[in-house]
Amino acid sequence: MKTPLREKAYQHIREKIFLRELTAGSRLEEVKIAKELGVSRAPVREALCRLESEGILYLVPRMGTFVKIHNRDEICDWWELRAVLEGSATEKVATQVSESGLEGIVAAHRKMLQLARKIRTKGLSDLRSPLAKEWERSDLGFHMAIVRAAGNQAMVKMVENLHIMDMFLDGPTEPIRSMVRRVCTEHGRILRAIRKGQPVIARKEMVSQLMWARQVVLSHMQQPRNIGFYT
Amino acid sequence: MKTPLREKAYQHIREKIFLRELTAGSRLEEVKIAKELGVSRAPVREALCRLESEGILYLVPRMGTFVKIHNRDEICDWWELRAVLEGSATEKVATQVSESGLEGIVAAHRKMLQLARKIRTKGLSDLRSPLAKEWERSDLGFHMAIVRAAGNQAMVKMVENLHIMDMFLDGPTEPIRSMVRRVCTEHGRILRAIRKGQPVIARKEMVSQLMWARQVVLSHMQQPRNIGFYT
DNA sequence: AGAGCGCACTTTGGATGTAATTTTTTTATT
DNA sequence: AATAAAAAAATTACATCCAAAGTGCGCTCT
Repeated sequence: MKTPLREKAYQHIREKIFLRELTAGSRLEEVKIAKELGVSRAPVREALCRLESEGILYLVPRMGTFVKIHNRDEICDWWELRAVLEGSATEKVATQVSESGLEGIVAAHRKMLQLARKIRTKGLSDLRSPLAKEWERSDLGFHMAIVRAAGNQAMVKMVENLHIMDMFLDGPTEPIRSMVRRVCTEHGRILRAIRKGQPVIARKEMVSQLMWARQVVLSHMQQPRNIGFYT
Repeated sequence: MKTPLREKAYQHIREKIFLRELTAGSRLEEVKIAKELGVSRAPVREALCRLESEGILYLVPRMGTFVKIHNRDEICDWWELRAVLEGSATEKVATQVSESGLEGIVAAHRKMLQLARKIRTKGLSDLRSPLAKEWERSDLGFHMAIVRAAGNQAMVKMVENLHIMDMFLDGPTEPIRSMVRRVCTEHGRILRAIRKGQPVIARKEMVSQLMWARQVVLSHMQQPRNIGFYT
């Protein structure tokens, strides 16, 4: 293996958060993580620094590092940002539809529809089943395809980060049938507007979809246990 | 001193880049920085990790860390992002003008005008004189005031980062008299539109100002020495 | 018995040491 | 003299070690 240990530690911690082994507010002990990986504390500390600057962890100087607790307001802000960024990307794509870009969007859309069909026939037993996760991924995939097509690398990164933050949240993304249905039709509308070259409509559709999603997420959120400090 | 050493190291390196002691492509040696600060290498490394994840440095394993080289495209993307984010913030502020928010904007605007007057009388001898730096800061201050007034913390952070990236670039921000003048009038227009509650106009003014600034910056940029690897 | 003080333990922050890899210098050969 | 190989020097990545701050437990004193 040539990858640096700090990278492994970084991935390891992220994975633990993603798998809910570490949840919002949990304390991370350097030694424990180091032992889990069979390494020393040095690379772990470097990973922690990175994760802090990414806003995933929260570091209290002589007290420890914790998984950051995100309150309603922050999550609200993120969704608004998504609306601003993805809305703008959608508008841009609709004004200057490049062949290759459109291809990616269409492919992502098709993939999503396939998955939706599968869900419709098989049903969706568990909210955190692999199928649900796959659905989440393909939904985000469609959005990313649009942002990528807009051709702004920096924006791609930003939106990716926003998506990741969402995925870390305690799964409020209930992919109930009706939601799958609605997302499909709305994505269809967005795609159509892009194809027809209707920037204003395309943006509006994208923004309204995200605003709706925000509502769903926020309403499914347990009330914020406000622990004061490290939020 | 209660602030952690890694924090000092972080600030130290940032300052060195800002002051052009370290320019794009420079290599950073842990030991050297550690000695400069009279500390050991550990906190320096942690600072380097953070700076890498912020996109300011570039880290090649086993080879060293370098100040990231940004090409035309990236800088183009950043300015576009600023236009998207700050444009949207401006529109939002213009639709829902809060008293306290407006106050901050007006204050920032006044401060900028004062500085402009000073520059007009005193002249601007050097492009990287303290006065020029102050001007740059106050210009960005106006923009930040608007973004803050929009009330999205996450957006504030993002835009701050974008501003910082600009400040790190090799000073193309020639604050010539005519530019100062133009910025003042355009900021005035933006402020007026916000006051009058004209969201669409406010956004348009903001976007056009940023697009103009982008042109200026890009035209004053030396052609990209493409060093291949670590860009 | 309850509150206050103090000591031991845990954990982080920082320093130093070691191994491995890259770069540079030196030397030998064509 | 130029090039290539090899050894030496430098630098990173990681491990270990020490110090200091914080936590908790128990003891004492009121």
